[in-house]
Amino acid sequence: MTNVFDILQERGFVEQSTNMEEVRDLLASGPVTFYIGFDPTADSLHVGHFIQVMVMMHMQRAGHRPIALIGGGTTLVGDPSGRTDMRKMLSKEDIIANGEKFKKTFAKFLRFDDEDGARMVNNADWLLDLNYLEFIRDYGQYFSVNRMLTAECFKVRLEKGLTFLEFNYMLMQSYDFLELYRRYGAILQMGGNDQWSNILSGADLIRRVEGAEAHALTFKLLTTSAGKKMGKTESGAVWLDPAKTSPYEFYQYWRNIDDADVANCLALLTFLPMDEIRAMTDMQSGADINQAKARLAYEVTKLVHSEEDARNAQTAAQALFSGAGDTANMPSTEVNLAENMTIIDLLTLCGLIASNSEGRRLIKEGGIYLNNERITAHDYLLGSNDFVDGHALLRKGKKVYHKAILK
RNA sequence: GGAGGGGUUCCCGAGUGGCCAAAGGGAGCAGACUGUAAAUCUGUUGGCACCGCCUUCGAUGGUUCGAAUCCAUCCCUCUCCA
Repeated sequence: MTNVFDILQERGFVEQSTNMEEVRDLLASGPVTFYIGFDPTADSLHVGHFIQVMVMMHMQRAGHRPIALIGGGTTLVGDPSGRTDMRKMLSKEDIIANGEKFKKTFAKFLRFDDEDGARMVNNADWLLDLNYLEFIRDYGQYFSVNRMLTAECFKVRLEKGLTFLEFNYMLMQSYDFLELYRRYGAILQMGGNDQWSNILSGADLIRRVEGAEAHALTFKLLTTSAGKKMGKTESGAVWLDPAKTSPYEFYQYWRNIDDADVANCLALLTFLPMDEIRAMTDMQSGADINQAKARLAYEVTKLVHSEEDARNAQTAAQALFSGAGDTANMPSTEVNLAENMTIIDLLTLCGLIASNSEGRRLIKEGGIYLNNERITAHDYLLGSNDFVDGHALLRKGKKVYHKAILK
């Protein structure tokens, strides 16, 4: 069987490790208990988290034991890594509620049932009860402020300002690693490359306190070929929760990504064999890369949502972009046809525009279509003849479709 | 605690009493071209009952016919000193 380390490396996940060779050998020698932490700062996981989930799935498939750590405690502090200013402080209630949502999502991707399955833990369970004096006496002595200050994750913040609260984040995360080592024998922590300093610091702590060897392995962040963070849209992040990002929008996000990012995304976000991915994306011909995007969108949607959702999104997209056809799976809104309802009112009801001004602007620019006819008057009045078979097809620009259904 | 710098529209950043809904850039959106891609070009980007009106330049008060611009107090932030 192929070493999962090689799989991860081949697919382009791996960024840094405490020791590539040792970690590779470790993973080859038997089941390894490892963990990845997720801070519940929002009420849903997003695609940036998903790449970490993919890693856990690869690892579990290879027989290793994942621990998904929910940072109910660390979120109270707030990770300063990669941020130019302090995070908004979240209330305890929100953090707990977010953590519950995370749990449900993890359950979709990992096997938690049996003895050797994955575990889900919450660091609030041990961090909340720490006694300040005891903690700094027992563990504070192992942290050198001098060294912490040289850590990359604090560099930016040393220029803009860093509070003592956030400075402690590294200690909390290090203690997590130690705790999981003690409780479950976790000897490997994985995470996004922005977590490198935090992870390293935890491995150090285990070495100093327990005299044991612990390892770190970090992964590339999901970025575009231009180096920008992926998974952002005009309306915010691309969420895994279908209530926040519908499967159709989710599908469309991947369908529309840049040519340059397709191969990378296929490798990181799907389980398709690498040979197949290379065959799909190595070709010079233009049409094939477009096909690869369709495949990417389908596969990722299937993984994150379901095969049915993926099929529906695909059917809806094909219908829309290859001319009129089946509109059954398009995003839709039920509306009442009111007296004197203008096109702008309808766009607002369907959530396609944020203000009337925006609607007026779009119409002026020729970006609004009703039943595939360009609308030119912002005071266009809707009549029942605009609703064919009880629905009207709205389009904003080239790609945003919406169906208004009469109640 | 002391001295000095700064807080401007989504972001960066100009603007030091009327010509400012506020230059320029980035990002977004739309149009053209395309492959539901990129690049490029064009337009656009506070709100509304849109040739007019209303709200915005950290907060609250004040001066003035008139303030993002001046004054006072407060909050936040950076640098140096302690």
